[in-house]
Amino acid sequence: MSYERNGCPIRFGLGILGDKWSLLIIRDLMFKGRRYYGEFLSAGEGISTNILADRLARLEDADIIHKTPDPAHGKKIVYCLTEKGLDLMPIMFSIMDWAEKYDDQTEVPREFIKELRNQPKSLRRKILASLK
Amino acid sequence: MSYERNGCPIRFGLGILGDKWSLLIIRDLMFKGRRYYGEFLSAGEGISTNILADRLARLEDADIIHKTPDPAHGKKIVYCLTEKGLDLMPIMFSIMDWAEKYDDQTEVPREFIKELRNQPKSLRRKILASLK
DNA sequence: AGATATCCTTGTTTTTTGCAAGTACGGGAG
DNA sequence: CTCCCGTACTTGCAAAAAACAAGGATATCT
Repeated sequence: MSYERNGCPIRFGLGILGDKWSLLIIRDLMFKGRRYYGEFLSAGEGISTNILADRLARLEDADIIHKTPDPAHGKKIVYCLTEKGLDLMPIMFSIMDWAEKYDDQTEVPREFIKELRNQPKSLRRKILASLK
Repeated sequence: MSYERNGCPIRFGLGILGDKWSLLIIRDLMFKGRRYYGEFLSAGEGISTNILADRLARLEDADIIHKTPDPAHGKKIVYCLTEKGLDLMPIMFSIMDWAEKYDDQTEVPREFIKELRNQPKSLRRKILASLK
């Protein structure tokens, strides 16, 4: 599905947010410190290699992520979130907030949720710092 | 895809948030005042009848929406968001906030975005009131 | 020089989605 | 009372997407 612009903000976000594999990739980049193709592949979610390659390409096309060759490994590629991608953080925070309320088996640390709710800007700065 | 619980909040939300048709149905219920099967069908998004029926069933199974027969029309069914579904509002607000920044063709009124950013609780109350 | 790692691509199968037609039933019109 | 329309779907089939398994190109390591 291509990005169809008809002015609706929810529909605008669908190409990324309405796709489970894209959400998981963004999660891994944003919160799990995963940056390489192999790390996404072995994240335990069961994604197929052709789908992973496809989603990475789409996210790059949408300027959500950016890829660069790893200087230390000529064959490796490092993926990172762009500013547009990092600006998805409030959405991810909201999802975590909602899930903490409705998932009785959630494993997010209480301190994380507390900070997420009370000081989201501070939490955001910490996460941004850890991604540098 | 069934709801697989492994403690991750993003993954927990995937069955709903990682599905474009579910997001659009929630949007229509939450912000567009659409409550009937026929209204979702003719929202202009191109959904097929079997997919709409399937997604409504899934959202009901997940306790996101609730359906009741329309007292005024014996054959009509009214769909509405449950408390769990209404609690998705901050997520939808975040998506709109993000889209307003990155969609140069967004049609969300400026006043809506302003209130969304400055007084989300007030906006939430207004929307809840309009859904009663 | 050969083996391994890395990031994919390719071909095929399976699953999901979209399309078109049809169904069951309640209510309204005549 | 009967017929027709509206409503919410279901069904069968075709098309598209996803999943599976194997393989390829290339850089790095031993």
